[in-house]
Amino acid sequence: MIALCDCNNFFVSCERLFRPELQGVPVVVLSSNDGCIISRSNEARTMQIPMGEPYFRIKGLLDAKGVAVCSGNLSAYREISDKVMRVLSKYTDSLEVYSIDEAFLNFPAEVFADPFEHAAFIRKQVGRLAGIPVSIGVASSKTLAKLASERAKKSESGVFEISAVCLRDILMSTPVEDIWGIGRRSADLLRRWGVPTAAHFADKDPLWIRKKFTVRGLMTQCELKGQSCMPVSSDEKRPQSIQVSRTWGSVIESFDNTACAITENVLKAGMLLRREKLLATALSVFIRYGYRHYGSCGYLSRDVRFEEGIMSDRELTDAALEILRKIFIPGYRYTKGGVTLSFFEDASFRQKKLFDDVPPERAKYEKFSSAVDEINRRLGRRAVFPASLAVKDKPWKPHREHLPSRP
DNA sequence: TCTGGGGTCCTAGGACCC
DNA sequence: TCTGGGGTCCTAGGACCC
Repeated sequence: MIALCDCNNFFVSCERLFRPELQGVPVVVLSSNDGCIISRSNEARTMQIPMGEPYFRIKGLLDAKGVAVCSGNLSAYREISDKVMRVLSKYTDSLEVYSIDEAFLNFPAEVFADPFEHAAFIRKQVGRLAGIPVSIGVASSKTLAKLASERAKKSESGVFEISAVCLRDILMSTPVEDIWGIGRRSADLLRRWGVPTAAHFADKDPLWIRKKFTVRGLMTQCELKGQSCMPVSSDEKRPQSIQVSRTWGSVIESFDNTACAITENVLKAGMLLRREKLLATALSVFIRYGYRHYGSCGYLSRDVRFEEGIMSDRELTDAALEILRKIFIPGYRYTKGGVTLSFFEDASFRQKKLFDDVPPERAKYEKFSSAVDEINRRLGRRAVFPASLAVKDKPWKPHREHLPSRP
């Protein structure tokens, strides 16, 4: 059996851990730049506050109804997430961390005679040791475990198991759009083709499914029938890409400010890259002008590839700013920018070139970046940073108006 | 004035090879 | 009326996930 453990209203639950006075009152958490709503407490849900709603549009209503508003603090939530995952790892032979607030757990039949009881026990332990309420769904495949966890959320016990006996009923009462892996696009098509429920989907000709929804659709179909096609894997896969981007706090028109904003993104990406012990052989930079949902908007971007992987802040920043100089058009009103690193190599098995034309400074830059990482790790991030960013006015800094006031 | 940020995987089609 | 067969690699775009 496979269990899916899902943290309830995760970001709100984290805020309540930091500020117990938020317990029992309606709470929402906002995305970066206080842009839109990304987590709601149950009380806020019942007030019909939609997920993803732009904050500026609903601010009046939130104020009127006395909803507590929090600017999101993702790094803090990540720490809580790590704690939850550490607790979960104690109760399974294989834990797959699927997202910041979800994990799949393997429940081998020979070890856990009663999966429901085991899940209920785990749920209690996470609450006790990490302070986060969770829901757990148990079934024979990941796709079914996802469905089970949705039912668990609505159940008294917080745990739900899909057994062979109740499988058919569950599929019949599940709309296609609620299936994990079926998004809005596919759901619309399926409904038009007379496939309104998970049961209909499971009964369709596999060749038809394959043709319309690729191998992924086929896997989903198998999983709905109870056959596991996506095993729980605790192997930590190395990332395919690392992206750091931000919508800026205000419009930027000068090249210098744009360069500063992009440099901040590069430094963050570089730190993540080195933490994964990787080298990047590709880097891309993009900047957006205008607003996405307001007036006209567009992106300027470009990639660069490197002969050999790089990882130092110096080399990454040089490459990014060189791109920026090429794509930047004066006179535009820029609102967002970011950087993506990709095509990674393993830093611990660096491929040497036949003719060694490595920049002589490279080793020095890399040692320097590692030292900066270490200092910032010990003293808190931003203990050391480039002097170019030591400016008073940072118009690119995202807004965060709803942080708790500190004593 | 205004709507986040970060990922993965799959396929089709083009370019190229013998 | 009529022009083979088999392969690789890369990219852009779509769809999906949290």
